[in-house]
Amino acid sequence: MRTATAESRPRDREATRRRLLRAARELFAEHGYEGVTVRMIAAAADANLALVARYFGSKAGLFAEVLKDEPSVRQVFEGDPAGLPRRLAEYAALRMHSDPESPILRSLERSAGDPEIQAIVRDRLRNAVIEPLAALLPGPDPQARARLVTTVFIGIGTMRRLLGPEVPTEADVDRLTAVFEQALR
Amino acid sequence: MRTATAESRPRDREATRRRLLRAARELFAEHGYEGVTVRMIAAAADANLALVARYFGSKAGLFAEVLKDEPSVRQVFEGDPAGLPRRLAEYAALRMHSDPESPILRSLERSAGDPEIQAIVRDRLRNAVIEPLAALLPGPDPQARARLVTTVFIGIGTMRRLLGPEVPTEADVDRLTAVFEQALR
DNA sequence: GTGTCGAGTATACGAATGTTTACTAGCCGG
DNA sequence: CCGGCTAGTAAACATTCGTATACTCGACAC
Repeated sequence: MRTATAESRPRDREATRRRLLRAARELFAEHGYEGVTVRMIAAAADANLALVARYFGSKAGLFAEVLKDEPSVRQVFEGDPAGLPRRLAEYAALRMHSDPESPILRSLERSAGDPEIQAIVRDRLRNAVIEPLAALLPGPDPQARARLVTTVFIGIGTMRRLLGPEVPTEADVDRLTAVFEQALR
Repeated sequence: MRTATAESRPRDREATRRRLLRAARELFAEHGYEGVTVRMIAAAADANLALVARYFGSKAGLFAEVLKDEPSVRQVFEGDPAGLPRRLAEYAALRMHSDPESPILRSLERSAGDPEIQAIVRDRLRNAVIEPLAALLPGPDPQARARLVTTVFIGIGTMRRLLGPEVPTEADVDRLTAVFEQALR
């Protein structure tokens, strides 16, 4: 007895690889690296657990691949620099609420036990978030200010995970906007 | 051959309990709940690993006990309310740098896999940090502003863990002060 | 048709974890 | 001095994890 969805699926290496990648992205975003097992990923992708090792070398390899594919937060950075704090606040509020796209950041905040994973996460955080953001900022010490903004982002994710999602109010967004303005100044 | 420190130590239930508690506090603060094993705690306390279960029921029970004993961050809240942002910033900067006292927060940001642990952490965060802080704040919506401040704190810890400790400059502290002022307004 | 290559599978392995259990030995009251 | 309570110990247990391995079976070339 095979699972219903697995019945007579054409054998397609690339498609299976994509299913694993997709399942891994969602699970890592939800539970963090250590909160996910390769068995969970394989089950969600309706694939055999050995294929993770075959296609990605290891669980860590799959994780790195997920982060590589993840579109950066760059879209938030694009556009009118003056509106950046507001966009950051709205993005963060959305993130606080539901985080439908579940991007890189949510995965970052919880993954750190293994030093190898920590290195992967650190590089990705630097290259995909802090550096692009710092490049946008005029004035002195853009790195430090970019780190500060990222700090708030990370904190929001962790708070959301701890306290549960809360519907952000208009006042929340306004407050966050002010904080980001202050952080970017 | 026993370990050097264990040689001929008087059998003292309370003292051993305290050693375990102390070792657990330091390790949990450093590595988070899931990054610490019962064997690590027992080794650091120079005690037998079975005593954790005997004295605290379980690893989770020990963790809860650690959080219960942990002095709250309340001292930062005491004193002149006008100076609160600055004190928060200095405390956070210290935390960013070395965190010598390693209080509750550092343990919070990483511990969440098990729902039981998550509940323990959530309650403690609410009762020992957010509520006392909110009680200090005049004006509307003190809860939301207290959460925002806590968010920055949590984020700082995670960033520190990911990017490594960095020596905070005067400008960093000034910037943080401004951010906290904004968040508390 | 049939042989071969590779996608997919089932199972096992070794390590690590929290917890339990049966045991040992030190101290204290009598 | 000695008997019993108990702190402390050693070993094992059951699970779970990531990974490795030996296998099956379907599709395409010839």
